[in-house]
Amino acid sequence: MTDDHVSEAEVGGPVDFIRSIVEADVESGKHHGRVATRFPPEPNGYLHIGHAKSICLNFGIAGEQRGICNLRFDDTNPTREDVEYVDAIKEDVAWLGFTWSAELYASDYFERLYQFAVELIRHDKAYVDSLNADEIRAYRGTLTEPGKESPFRNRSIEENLDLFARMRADQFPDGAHVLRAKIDMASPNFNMRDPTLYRIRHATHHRTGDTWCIYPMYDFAHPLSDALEHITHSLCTLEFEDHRPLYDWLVNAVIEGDKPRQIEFARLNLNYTVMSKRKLLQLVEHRHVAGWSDPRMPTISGLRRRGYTPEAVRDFCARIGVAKKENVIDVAQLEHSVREDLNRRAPRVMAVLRPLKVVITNYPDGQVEEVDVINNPEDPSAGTRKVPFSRVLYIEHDDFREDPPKKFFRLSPGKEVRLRCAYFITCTEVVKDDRGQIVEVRCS
RNA sequence: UGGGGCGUCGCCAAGCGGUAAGGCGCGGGUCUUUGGAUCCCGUAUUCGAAGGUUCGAAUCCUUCCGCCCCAGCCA
Repeated sequence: MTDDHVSEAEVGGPVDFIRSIVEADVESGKHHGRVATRFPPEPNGYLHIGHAKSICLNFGIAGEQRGICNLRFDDTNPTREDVEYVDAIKEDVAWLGFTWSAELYASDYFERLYQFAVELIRHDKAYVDSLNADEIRAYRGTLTEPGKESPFRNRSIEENLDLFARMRADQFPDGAHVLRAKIDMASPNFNMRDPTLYRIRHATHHRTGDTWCIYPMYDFAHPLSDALEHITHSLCTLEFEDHRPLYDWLVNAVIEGDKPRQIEFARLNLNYTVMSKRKLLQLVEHRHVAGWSDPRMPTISGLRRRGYTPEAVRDFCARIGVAKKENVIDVAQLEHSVREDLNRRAPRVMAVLRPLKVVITNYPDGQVEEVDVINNPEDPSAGTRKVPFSRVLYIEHDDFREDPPKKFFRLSPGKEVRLRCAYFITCTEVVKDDRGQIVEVRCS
């Protein structure tokens, strides 16, 4: 961790409810006025436009308050994660224009998290359960019925300590035991019905290799990682709202002093756009696309390949706002942001898709003069370029109509029009082939 | 049907007791230097519904309706 303030690109936008909370905390002196956020992706896929919203929010708020924002990989499930993804994620966050205060990994905390778990056991707040997955599910109860306590729930602290140590020491196969928090099997909130904290998973982790065969669950690792990093505001999406009581329970159980606060916001949904990582992974694995960066993908790297700019993506995120209401933003909103940005900075060129020959009858044959054409009318500093003008030119077929409807301001018989950056021309004659197709237009 | 959330214009979104911001989209207009550009104008007598409190409510109270999330040893 460092104390470097995040120096990130501008995000702007209106003050949302999260900003209000953070500002109030800073004013009241909570956390001594410090603000620390984090963007915590699991490296199990590429970042998409939905993540951009979270990135802009986390880095944006930290930047506004001269706080810090860490990039933390939530790499607690080795079976789905890979370094390819961490590299891609770093590249995308950097491309968006943000500089993280520290690059961290939940796996960096495995030893300390293990010690926290031991502490919970010592305080009789966690126990090793030897029920299998199906049994645990059956014991958990239903929406309307409370769960039942596991027969292993009241093992002695000593036995739990021993079992947990042996879980770590690779003395059991996957699934033989799990470590569970001892909370309340009758809680109306499922997350409080003795949630699993650790599971045995004999898998090679992309960073810790085979050092561990037990891995912490998100619910255990996340709040404590936040606390270890002295995060002040832990922003996450709505589906974790039910997890907040557990988040607080864990933090209160083992952390002293300032505690992080979880605040939820609605994730981004875009119409006509697949945003589920699972489905995007399917598209990649089944070769329906050329990879995560395929320009048809809604990933950050896909948008990049399509020509989106970081500024456009940030502008989009600033415009859509942050609230708790489920939303489906119109892609037109995203498109508006790129169009506006590109319109301001993209150099123009001319191309003719369906050429129609134009002959300037009163222009000398063989003469060529070069006219200066503006590269970008929105940006004078973009300069000009030379474009040749001669007796024979080609225009877009659609720009000529022999029988124009009213309000047609392009070329038609007898009409005068100005060629961009060049001369005014008047159509004097239409030349057709045997089939009556217009093949040439003669002008003066 | 247990718990947690959310309902303001087609899509987002301000508003937090004093009489409905803004953006996107859409419609119209302007412009003989690409326009699907720019610029201008328009677009909720009403805030899920019904009651109530109040001089006054989108904002407070009550009831109802609708939508989302939760029963992974995923995050």
